[in-house]
Amino acid sequence: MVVGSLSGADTDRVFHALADATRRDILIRVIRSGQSVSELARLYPMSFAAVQKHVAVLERAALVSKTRRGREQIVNGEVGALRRVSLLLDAYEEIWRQRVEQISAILDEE
Amino acid sequence: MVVGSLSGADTDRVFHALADATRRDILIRVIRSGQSVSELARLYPMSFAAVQKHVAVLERAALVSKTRRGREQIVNGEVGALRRVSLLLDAYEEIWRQRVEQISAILDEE
DNA sequence: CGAACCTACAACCATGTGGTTGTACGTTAG
DNA sequence: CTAACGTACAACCACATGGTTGTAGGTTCG
Repeated sequence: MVVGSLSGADTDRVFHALADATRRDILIRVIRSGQSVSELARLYPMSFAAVQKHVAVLERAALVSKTRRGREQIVNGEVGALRRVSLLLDAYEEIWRQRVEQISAILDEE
Repeated sequence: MVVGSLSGADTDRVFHALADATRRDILIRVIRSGQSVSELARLYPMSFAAVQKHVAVLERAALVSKTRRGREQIVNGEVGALRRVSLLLDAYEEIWRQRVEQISAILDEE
């Protein structure tokens, strides 16, 4: 069963994108305020190309988008995908809540 | 900066564990109701050992726990880790909200 | 124009991941 | 006790991932 509006593969991409500290850091920064790829690249102890790849992973997961500004490519946070996975996790918690409720009901019957 | 009570490596493990459709399915099932590893293994088109590995990934992420019941090992959902990553995502959305707010304030000044 | 800058992308390498099979061991049922 | 079941784990394989360097193209500045 698919929960919410995310296909399985989309969900895979979003969680995979979030499963790396550098990518989470990039995401927080660009959510706070859009930044160019080279601005981001200066922040981390790795090559420009490596940061470029991290941005590409976030982009494939629809967690960020890029827009040209002159010769720079500005990376911006996309809060929609974030909200969808957040709702997915809430759904998991809801299932848990139902389980606890059901167990309580059974205990009450006894 | 660390958000919430998760270290970076813990967060990596949780998101990585969630970045696979089989593992998410296992998680939903054991949250709904605890199941043995072999019960779970029967559900998926892969070997017992493969399912065992998926459970191990979920366990390392503290998303499930195992308890012996006779010769079976019962896998149960641990909703705590789930709640922590959910709060982390909420924090990201909050940063976004602040950004939007700040932009609105600047527009109001003009 | 020419130089510097920002980006894109290919090729390559080490390591991790997801799957397999096989073996071994504890536990329960008959 | 013996057989069957449930689990654990090692060894192995194909492929993805995260990093590197190098090359090339578009854009801005002097």
